[in-house]
Amino acid sequence: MIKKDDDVPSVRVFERAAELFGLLATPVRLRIVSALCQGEKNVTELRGLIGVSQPNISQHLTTLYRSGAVAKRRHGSQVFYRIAEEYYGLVCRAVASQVAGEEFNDSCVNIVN
Amino acid sequence: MIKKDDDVPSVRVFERAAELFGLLATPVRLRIVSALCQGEKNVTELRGLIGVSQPNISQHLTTLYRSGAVAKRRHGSQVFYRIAEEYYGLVCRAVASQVAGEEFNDSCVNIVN
DNA sequence: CGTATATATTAGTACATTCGTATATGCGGG
DNA sequence: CCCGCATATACGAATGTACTAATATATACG
Repeated sequence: MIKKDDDVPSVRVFERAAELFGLLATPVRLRIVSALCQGEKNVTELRGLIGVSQPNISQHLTTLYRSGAVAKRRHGSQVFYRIAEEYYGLVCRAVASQVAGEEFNDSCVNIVN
Repeated sequence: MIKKDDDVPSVRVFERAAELFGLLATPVRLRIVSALCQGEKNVTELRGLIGVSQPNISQHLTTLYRSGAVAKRRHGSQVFYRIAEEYYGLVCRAVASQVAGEEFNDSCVNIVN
């Protein structure tokens, strides 16, 4: 079995990791992840917390869902989202304590524990 | 002193954090950071390790430098880069252990310790 | 000074991303 | 069955990003 250049494991790994970082590279998605770390929320609740248009938040939620970061659950006409991969919280937290100091930690403090 | 909406601290914090993630959201910059975590390197060395064009790597290095992720030092005609903010390594590592398993850890193992 | 090597910058282009507007779907209540 | 609310999707415009090719700067060395 011969490997093409792109088959070298580390190449794929860096690509995948870069994708993950890209997911968190927009303030809106970061806020969504941060909010969901404090518990499951439906779209309307998230909208209220973050303050963006309904289509916009749905688009970002779809992005997060497709990449496996969040999971969803339907209850009646509402859809509840939750964090699916815990390490999103860990990563948030890692940046939090260094970059932003107290403020961000306050927002994310229940991400990890 | 009245705050505009954009002055709310958490807004800035999320924006700044998103910028940081954006920095790591491309495979080339991730590889640069990962390589530099193993020690200072000049541009040509990095080029050899990563395998991209010279202008391209210079551009990415400039991006990382402007945002404070790396520092540089001139020695003769060569320029040596090094990690300036340790938490880039921490963040790499956080993603590493979850996303990629062993392989990526091998590449990044000396980032943190 | 002139030339070679190392690195940076510029400009152009292809491509991706984000957001808004408009429209569609899914579900519950009357 | 129709209406209203919650959510999703389609599409287009504006903007951003990463790359290449060409050129510029800086330093070492003869």
